[in-house]
Amino acid sequence: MSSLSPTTPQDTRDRILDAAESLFVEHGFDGTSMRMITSAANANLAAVNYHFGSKDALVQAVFRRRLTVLNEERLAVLDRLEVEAGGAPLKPSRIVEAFFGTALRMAADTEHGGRTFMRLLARTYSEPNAFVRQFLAEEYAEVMDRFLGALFTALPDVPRTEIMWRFHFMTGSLAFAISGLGGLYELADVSAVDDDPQRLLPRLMSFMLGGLRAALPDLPPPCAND
Amino acid sequence: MSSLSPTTPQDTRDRILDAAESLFVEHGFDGTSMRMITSAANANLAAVNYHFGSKDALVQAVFRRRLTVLNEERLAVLDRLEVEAGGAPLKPSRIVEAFFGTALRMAADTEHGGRTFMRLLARTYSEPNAFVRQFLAEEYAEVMDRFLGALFTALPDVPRTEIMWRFHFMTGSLAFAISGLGGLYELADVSAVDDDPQRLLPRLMSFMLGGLRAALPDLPPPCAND
DNA sequence: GTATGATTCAAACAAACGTTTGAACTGCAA
DNA sequence: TTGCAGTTCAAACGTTTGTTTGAATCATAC
Repeated sequence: MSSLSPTTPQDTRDRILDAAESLFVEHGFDGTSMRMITSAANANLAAVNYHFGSKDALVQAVFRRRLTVLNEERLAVLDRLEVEAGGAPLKPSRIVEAFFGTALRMAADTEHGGRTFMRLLARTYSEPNAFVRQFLAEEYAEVMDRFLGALFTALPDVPRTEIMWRFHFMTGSLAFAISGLGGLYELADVSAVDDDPQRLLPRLMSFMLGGLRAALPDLPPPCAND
Repeated sequence: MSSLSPTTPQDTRDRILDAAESLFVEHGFDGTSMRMITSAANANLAAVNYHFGSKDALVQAVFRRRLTVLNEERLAVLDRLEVEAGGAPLKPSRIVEAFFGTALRMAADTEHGGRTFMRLLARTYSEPNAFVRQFLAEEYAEVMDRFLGALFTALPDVPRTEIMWRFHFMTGSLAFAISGLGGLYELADVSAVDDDPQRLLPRLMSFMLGGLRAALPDLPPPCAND
């Protein structure tokens, strides 16, 4: 049987994907060299180009491996909700939970690499790299369409522009929730702060729903004169 | 008089800072080479090392130039509020406005480079680069201490852990607000969406305050058994 | 004018980058 | 055994990276 390869547990391809995923989180795409990846994966330098073709193709493969699963899961949850509702509009809290809860549950999974990947994804939302942006936009197209549409019908009295902005704000909250408190709270005795992933989702959900349901702002007229 | 230099309007040092700021937003730190910077600034390749010492030192200079101003402004606003209140606890909305409103007003300033810089800053929150993180943590230490402290006394009944998380979530919302809707809303006819910077602050404020004032979540017990 | 300190310049540096190459090695079929 | 894909390997490819150098140029003061 071939399940126990002589040198290392898994396939070279998978070891490269895992190593790249971790290193991208830590050092970014440009800050991670092929030599760092292949030596962390116990593979030869040429292995990346052999299995993936190029570094850019490897980056795409790292994302596709997990992002497809995540977004299919999100759509499946939304499908289920809509079937259960039987044509009636969904509760906004259910929609929000389907989108962001699915992501946060994946981020809480430390065993199958979900945590590492979600950190990478959160960090990549604000990545300037052109072809990564393009790739993410394509991967997200259907999901965004479905979820925004669901929110539009769930909140018919709220202007769609407002819903889109609030969805955008919620995405920012999610990204920071996944990244953790590590960044700027050094002196505030961050070690004493509860960061149990089990409790992160309820915390994030109550914040998001409070923001989503907040009274609409008084907007200044379209063309202010200063 | 020396205000009109022969070759270019401003000082070489400032031209380099401006060029670096813009290029860092677009391509990231590692994706921006010294040659890109110096040619965009109409300066010699050696100019960066002459004026700043190294590329890393240039990155720090780019941040320090504006971040010091931003955080001093934030502290000044908070000082003013506390003097006006005369010892009474501040309204949370005022504290939030002082911190995030100041940032968003700077981000709306397109003439003095505030917009470019705030985009860079928003993008850098989730930057893995080690020495940039360290630098940001030091620059933010006092501001975080003051503002979190103000919120702690303004909301004595809310657990401090909850306040810190919600402040973190708000920071994420701010970062995405500054970055704009450009990323993932391609198909949702993003061109038809109102993104007037004048109206972004009220939008963000109502979302944030809704989230900050939301009912506290039901948290699962500290040590769940699964 | 001439000396002085600050700045700019073209050119080169070693190191690291992503990628390619051709030979060596592997496991399995004939 | 021989043959043949699939995979791994050490070595080198040409570029690009950040940095350094020493001479040239500038502005200012004596």
